[in-house]
Amino acid sequence: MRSAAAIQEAIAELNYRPTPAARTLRSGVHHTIAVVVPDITNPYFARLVKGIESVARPGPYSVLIANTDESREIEEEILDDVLRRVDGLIFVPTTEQDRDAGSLTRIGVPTVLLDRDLPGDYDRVFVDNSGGAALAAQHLIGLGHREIAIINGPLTTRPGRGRHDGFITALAEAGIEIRPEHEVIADFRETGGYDAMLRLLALPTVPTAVFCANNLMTLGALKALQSMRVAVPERMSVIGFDDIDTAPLFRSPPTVIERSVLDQGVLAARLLFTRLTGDRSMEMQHIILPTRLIERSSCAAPYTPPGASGRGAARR
Amino acid sequence: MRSAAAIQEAIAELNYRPTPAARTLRSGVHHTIAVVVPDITNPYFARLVKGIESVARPGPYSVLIANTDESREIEEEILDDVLRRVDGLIFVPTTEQDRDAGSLTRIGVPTVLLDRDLPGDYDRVFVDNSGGAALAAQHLIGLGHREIAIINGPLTTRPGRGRHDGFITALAEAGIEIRPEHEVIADFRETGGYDAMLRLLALPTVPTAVFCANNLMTLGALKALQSMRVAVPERMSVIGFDDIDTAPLFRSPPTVIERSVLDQGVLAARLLFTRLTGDRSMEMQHIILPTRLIERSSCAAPYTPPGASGRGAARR
DNA sequence: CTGAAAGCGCTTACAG
DNA sequence: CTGAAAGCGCTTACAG
Repeated sequence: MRSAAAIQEAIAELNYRPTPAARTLRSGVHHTIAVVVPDITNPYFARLVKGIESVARPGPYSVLIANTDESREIEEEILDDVLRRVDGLIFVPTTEQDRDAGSLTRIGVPTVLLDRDLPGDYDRVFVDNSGGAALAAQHLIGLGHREIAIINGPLTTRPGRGRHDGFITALAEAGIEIRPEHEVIADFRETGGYDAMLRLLALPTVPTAVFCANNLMTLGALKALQSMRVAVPERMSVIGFDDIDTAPLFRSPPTVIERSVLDQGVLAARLLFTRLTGDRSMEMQHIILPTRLIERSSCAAPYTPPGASGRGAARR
Repeated sequence: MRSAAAIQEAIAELNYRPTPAARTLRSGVHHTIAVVVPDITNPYFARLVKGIESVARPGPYSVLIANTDESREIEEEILDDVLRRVDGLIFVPTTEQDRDAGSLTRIGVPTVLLDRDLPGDYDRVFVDNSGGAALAAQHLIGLGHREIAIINGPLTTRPGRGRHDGFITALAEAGIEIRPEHEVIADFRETGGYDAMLRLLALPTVPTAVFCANNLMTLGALKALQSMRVAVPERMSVIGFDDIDTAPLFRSPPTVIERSVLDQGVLAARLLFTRLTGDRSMEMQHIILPTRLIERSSCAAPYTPPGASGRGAARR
């Protein structure tokens, strides 16, 4: 007869671990959660992942990370595969469009939506998009800008809509109506921001300030301005959403709307684990994190041509 | 009697997929590979992952990404878990130290080593570290520098050793012997680069040029120089290993040694799949990718004090 | 070539 | 409380 201690010893000695596939097949439990994001190359999503891992790693769950590359098609493939291999999902969808017969609804796995939204009954962790965008608008207005543009992502995403709404509303409250051509919809990518800025610079009425609705588009816009030799902030003020970690080293360190990305990941992970280990019928949570302004030096008063008086250079 | 076509139709209609756990238990095949990296937040590793996914995604393999956070302890936990769930591994180890009774040797899974080395019989995809470091040294020497420092990562890693050797050898070939205090060993992280640069600036003989052995340490060094108000490149030339994607926007856009990161990921993935689908007894491959110099504006001739003649400001 | 049976390694519900 | 047996959903080796 072997004692329990002796068995433990043998387990340790042989480094025995139950075969995951067998455990799963029998018990239906995977001991794994998935994190599905649109672009692991975007520092914002990379940090989100880090926040999630910081709470999942000490626990009994493995974290499986997957990358949809902002493609609905790849996303569908990944979900179809991954949802059969995990107990829970933390998910940043690419878009809210074309979402009918997806795997997500077909395969019922507890899911926390992060950053972007989807119709349905999910836990959610978002950021105060409209509040942040309003902060950006107010900052530019306070500096004296009136011809203000926004480079945004698709309005089919929650961040796109929220940042649009907050921005436009804040402008309206200051009595400013945005020109339609000053609202450019891009794709949340660097090249999108680059092209959008080029479009704005080619307009008859060039704006004196631009709000870029995410980190990558801010970089693209800044690169476009640099290649066109438009001085920031002298000739163009730029404010971005999401901080950029190399910003202090920039020629014109960008002023940005910041959120605590790590916190967002941590909260999403905690929410998921609460759901997994606790009462699944508990009412869905909806967490919204605050934003704040980090002032650097990419924003200034609008350019006044020598000898001119009045508000801006670009009035008709 | 049902036709094969009818069965296919039913499969499609019900979206039937074999349960992964059952397939794996029976066949021993996971249809999954793992990518284990030290820091998903480092753009270099994030891009590596992207390269790997670009070849794995179209194939019948899922990609499981895991993050060791440069910790041997976490790494061991992850490997112990992950190696039982995958058919192959692409692995960037944190260190070559303390590697005795690891899971990697105990659980025999085909493995491709990426960027960093480990003793043992593995496929490998590396970069020409010593060649790249020599390029950096030659660039600085050509500019007239003689008091040249290096901020390196641990010499227990292959990149650390290779970059050290290439750099020191190239200096020696030019008749330059590096001062011991000009060789600082940090940790490949941004804070490490920051602190190392501060140390160099506090030396009796401050170097006129520094080679930073990876992207994060280059950023740290640049931030330290900025906070100490040391002008780059006027008072200090800086050259980095690995490109930085926001570099064009910097006040002093850094000159760097670049490698094709995407290629490195792609090649590693191809190597692994060749191994998985083909002959496992095939001789281990060892691929070394080239580097090249990207000249921007963080390097210049050493500072000459007004009225002085000769080679550098910092000679004894 | 086709179809029924065995068995992958666990966990758990059940009989003793 | 303990121990033997059933069975999770597949794949594959085997009998017909």
